[in-house]
Amino acid sequence: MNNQEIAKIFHEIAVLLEIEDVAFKPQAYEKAAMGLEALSEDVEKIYKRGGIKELEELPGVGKGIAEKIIEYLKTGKIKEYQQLKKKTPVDIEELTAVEGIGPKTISILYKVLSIKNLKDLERAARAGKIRRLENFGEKSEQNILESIEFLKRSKGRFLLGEILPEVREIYKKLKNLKEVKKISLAGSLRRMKETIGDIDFLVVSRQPEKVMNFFISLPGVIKIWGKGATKTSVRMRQGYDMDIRVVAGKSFGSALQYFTGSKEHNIATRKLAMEKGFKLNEYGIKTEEEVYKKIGLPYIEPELRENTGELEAGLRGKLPKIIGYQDICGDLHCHSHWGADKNKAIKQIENFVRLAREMNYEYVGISDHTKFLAIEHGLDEKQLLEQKKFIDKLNQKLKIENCKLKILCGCEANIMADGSIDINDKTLAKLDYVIAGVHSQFKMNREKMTERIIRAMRNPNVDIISHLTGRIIQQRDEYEIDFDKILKAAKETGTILEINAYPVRLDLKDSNIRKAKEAGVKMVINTDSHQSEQMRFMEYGISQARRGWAEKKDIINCWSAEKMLGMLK
DNA sequence: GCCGTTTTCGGCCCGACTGTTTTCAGTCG
Repeated sequence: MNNQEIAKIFHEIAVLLEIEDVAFKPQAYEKAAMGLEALSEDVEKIYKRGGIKELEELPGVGKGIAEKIIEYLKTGKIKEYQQLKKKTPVDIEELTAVEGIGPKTISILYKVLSIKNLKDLERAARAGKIRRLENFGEKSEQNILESIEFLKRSKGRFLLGEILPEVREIYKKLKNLKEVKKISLAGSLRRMKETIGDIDFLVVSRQPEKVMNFFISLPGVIKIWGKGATKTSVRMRQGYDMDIRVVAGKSFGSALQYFTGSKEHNIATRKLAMEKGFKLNEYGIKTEEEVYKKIGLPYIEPELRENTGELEAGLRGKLPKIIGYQDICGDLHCHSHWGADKNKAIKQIENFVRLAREMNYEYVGISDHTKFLAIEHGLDEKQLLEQKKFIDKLNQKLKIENCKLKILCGCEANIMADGSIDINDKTLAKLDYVIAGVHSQFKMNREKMTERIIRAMRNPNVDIISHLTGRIIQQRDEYEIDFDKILKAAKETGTILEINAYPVRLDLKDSNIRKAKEAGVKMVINTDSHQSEQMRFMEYGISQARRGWAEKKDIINCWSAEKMLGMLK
């Protein structure tokens, strides 16, 4: 998409202008870049429809930047960018990724030592050349080397589902300290972003020194820096960094609001505060509710704080009542592996049932792969009916035991290249519900893939489309689809879109969830569990739904079994 | 370069920390 490419250029222009010491323009380009990144529609489409006028309506885009967007669309380049780049021909993306290196440092490194990229930088640092620069020293050189090491090792961000369980253990330890009066997670982890950069803890304590000492002696800490009275940072062996901040109880609310972010949300809230005639900082307010109230806003859930319209919605009293973490009545996507080993599968189903009861679910749905996926021992028609029979019996047994849980029998069938389903309609019709998903031939062109999925939706037995875009976070891109067209077809056919809670999938992503909700398309949050403990991934699906502004009415497994089944095809 | 319920000029989020200096610029969140 053009948006991401242009956004990247604008980010770089911002850095290059800062190198040139130009005032205020860098922020303008930065803002425009962020606006473009958040945009779900291709700017080319917008330009073709509404010309420069509609481009100028985009956030952060005025006449000058609109003209640059058009220049890029027409010629594939932006002249001013190329001129700036000629003056400072360095790999900005690589160098700014190094912690502690910004525009001014890049400029000096290039002018004095001709450093253009990460390789040059590492070589110069190893040769002891950095420390001889003015305003640099041994410490700065050491920090650069360590940052490069960290970059090489961690490759950036961690999956929410991989990091949250570990962090919760640490959180518990901190909370149990008698010196800790109050504690909260902050940052992107509190906002439940799908990937997390680093971990932030916010603590109220009268003895910060003791808390800091405990923090730096946690098992797994391999590096400590910035140890002060209010803040300390550590690096963990697993490769991520953690910050802890201690504040006074009377400032907990303002600090929590501030350190939860996002940065964009904070900038916007501070601007709002200024319009009301006062300054917002991280001190002096006890609760977050009061912080928002002061600016004339209702409380905004952390998952909504991305400056994607939540402030405007709050001002107009139009914030959604997003779904809660306790609102789920069941999970419809659990694999028993019936085709691989029936006896094991029976045990597996019993485990799903046990966990579903523990999680207070009203229903749990077994949906094994079907025959096209031989590698997953997918079930054929006969096996599906056999499994259905078994589940019917198990339901009767549960009923006799006076257990309210209902087991549903579905499947996750394959959408073939032509959009047909690999199981016959007669069999599909006998199941409680049918999920269908794309599991092969991901590299189709956009039109074909869109047609393929829409044809599957038109099958009167297909109730749910699983992991619609097929992405695997940090591993595989989404396949190309026309999402708007698919939404229209989903609405027409009454097909439900899945929000897959599996940590590497989280598919639909937040912006797509929001679009689906706006289009009136219903969704279901499923874990895609391949073992019973994975049913606990539900939390990540819920957070994703919350980040997509979804409400209970949008998510069919927030509903009773009766209502939910009643709305399927 | 963008923006506007003090709107076409004059502002632009704000504070902590670092490493280098000896008073502060740069970076970060």
